[in-house]
Amino acid sequence: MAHRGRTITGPTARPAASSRPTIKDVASKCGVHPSTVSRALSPAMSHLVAADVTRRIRTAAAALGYRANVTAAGLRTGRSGLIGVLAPDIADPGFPPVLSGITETLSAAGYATIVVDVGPDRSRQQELVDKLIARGVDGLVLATVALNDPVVGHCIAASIPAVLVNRSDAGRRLPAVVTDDEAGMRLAVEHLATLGHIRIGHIAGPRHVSTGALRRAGFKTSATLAGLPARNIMVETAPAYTREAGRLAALRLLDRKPAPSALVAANDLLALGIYDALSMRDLRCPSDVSVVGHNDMPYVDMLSPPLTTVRIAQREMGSQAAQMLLEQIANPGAAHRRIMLRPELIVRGSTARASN
Amino acid sequence: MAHRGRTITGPTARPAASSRPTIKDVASKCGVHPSTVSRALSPAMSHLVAADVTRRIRTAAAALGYRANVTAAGLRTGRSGLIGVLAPDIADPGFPPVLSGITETLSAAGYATIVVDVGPDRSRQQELVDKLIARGVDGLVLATVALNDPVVGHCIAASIPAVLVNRSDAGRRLPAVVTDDEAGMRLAVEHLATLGHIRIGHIAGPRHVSTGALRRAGFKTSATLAGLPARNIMVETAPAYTREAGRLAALRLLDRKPAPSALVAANDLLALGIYDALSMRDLRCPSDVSVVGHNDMPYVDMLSPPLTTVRIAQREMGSQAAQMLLEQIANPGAAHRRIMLRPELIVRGSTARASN
DNA sequence: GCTGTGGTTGCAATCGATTGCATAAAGGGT
DNA sequence: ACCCTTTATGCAATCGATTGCAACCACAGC
Repeated sequence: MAHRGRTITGPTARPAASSRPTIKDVASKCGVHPSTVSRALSPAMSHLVAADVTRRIRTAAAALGYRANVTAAGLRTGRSGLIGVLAPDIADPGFPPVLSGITETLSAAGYATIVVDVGPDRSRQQELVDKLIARGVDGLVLATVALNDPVVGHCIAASIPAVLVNRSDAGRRLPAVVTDDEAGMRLAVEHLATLGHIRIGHIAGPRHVSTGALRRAGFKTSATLAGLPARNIMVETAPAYTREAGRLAALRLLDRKPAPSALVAANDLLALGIYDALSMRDLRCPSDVSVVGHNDMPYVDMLSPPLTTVRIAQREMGSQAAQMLLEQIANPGAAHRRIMLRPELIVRGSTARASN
Repeated sequence: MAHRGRTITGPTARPAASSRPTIKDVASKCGVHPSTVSRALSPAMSHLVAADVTRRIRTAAAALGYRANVTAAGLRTGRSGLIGVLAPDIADPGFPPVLSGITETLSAAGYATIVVDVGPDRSRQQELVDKLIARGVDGLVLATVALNDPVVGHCIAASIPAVLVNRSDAGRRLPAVVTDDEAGMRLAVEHLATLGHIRIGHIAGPRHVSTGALRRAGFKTSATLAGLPARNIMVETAPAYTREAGRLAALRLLDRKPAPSALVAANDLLALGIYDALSMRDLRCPSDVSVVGHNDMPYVDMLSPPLTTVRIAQREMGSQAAQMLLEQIANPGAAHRRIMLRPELIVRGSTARASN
């Protein structure tokens, strides 16, 4: 380099002068100290500044198009206004409504959310939580935890506010907002029993997540209470909440002798797989086999036949969880609450009277 | 307050001592200067530090569970590692695949994404962009722009790297990744023409977005080229990409005399509305009316009948856009590229030979 | 006129990490 | 032995905003 120009003033070069005005620009334009600008612009502190000065500063800031640098403020105050959300899979149509509820509530409170897809490899979770903490998130919403998940202890050890949504942990060590999984299964089973079904199968979700375990347990209890003999209560486990896993599990149930006349899925995606299995075996729904789903994910009313399913309050689950997280942040010492939302049975065309 | 304890050292109180170790803790544990720790931990700078010192620092950092504070680093370097994404509506099942593509590519490059739902009120966009900029995002992905959208000029004025995805602007002032909307309509129309349809209707999307305008134009051109007389080429506009808007527009088309024997929707959600309209008019698909959708959103193969539709490469659209944004960030002066992805016709059960 | 009170504003340290420059060792050449 | 280069580390400023304290002014009361 022949000469270095006029960019260096102190020992450190200025990194690519951003065109964005800073608090200093506003201050010098008004002939006041930056700290006065900071106070004038902060609703909580502006009472310390003379009213006319505040007005002058506000108009100058607007004229310059000044916007406070949230990053810098966050460094000083220790709060970033960011919330991390760990999602199982954004592409799963069941999740967006929950996410909507979360972000709506949080953004109303001035928080932005960073959503991270955990993906199938659960071990990455811890690493992802650490990354989020390194970004300075003020709290976490976890929609991915397993019943005994090390990530729960990890969050507690890091003493970062966190709430669980949809799935809860076995130890109940963190606040959670969930749907009443057992009640949901009761609705489904009682509906089928009322229709005269006496051999009912359940496609259960993975055992290591609460929805899988609780819905399975709820199914068994309800079926027993409905008076079904044990050998008519059939369960097959799907290793994942996917259409394909549902199809395979459904085939196993349908091939039993005697076969069930009704199938209850732990999740609508699994119910989709049941539909696939039925058409492979040339069985018709609901005349040959009734099907009940779970979650009422978008557009299952468009299926043929329209899916009878247990609707869970997904959007509300999200906003309640967000609300709880906000309380947790405001008052870190508060006791953990646990909210259980009541599910609702939506009867459509996939269930009918038993034909046997 | 009787006495103030031992918390004050300088003129400023320490704000709630975070338990997280800082670079200083690592430095004092190793007996070196913080700057040395910074260098040892940065892959780009560690060549300046003796190998054994680097090793000592690395193990000490790991032992303490040290993680760099990204916020602080970002303040100094001017880069936050955050990308803002403006989404039309996360709950729209068409969007998650695009989002997946975006986040996957960006997170591989070390970026996190903040996704913001713009919602129906487009005027909020500018405000949301400003908020994202205030958070220090390094770039923006816009999936929401209208053909003549002030937000485009706003981004350019703020000189922030930005790319458009799915929808493009009329002036082509920003790089974009889109699907070939006209080619998609050609596939749909030619398919129907081959099946003998000579009266074809189009449910167009909103005129102010590129997908609405271009698909409409593509439909008209293709239908004309296919030899249909102008009066047999019918178009109704849906004011939004929703099932309900699709239903209403479809009813208007079905009530024309003579009625079309095939309907092409600008979007699968609109096609869902067509299904609703058909059942209201007691018409059957595909025997009475053939239907073609657009986008191939998840699970339209489960509809009755399974939807014939134009598949667009949504996931790839997202990852290409992310890739382009990364280039844009690395090299802000580079020329704007514009990528157009090729769509593909997926023939399922909603289209059949014309019966007339 | 002097002190006290209250209201405004400025000063400077701070959050945690980065980095240009300075400086201190270590090594090589003559 | 001396100087010069190379290598490794320390120093201190900096990013932009926040905030406890100090300083200042004006006015009131005695």
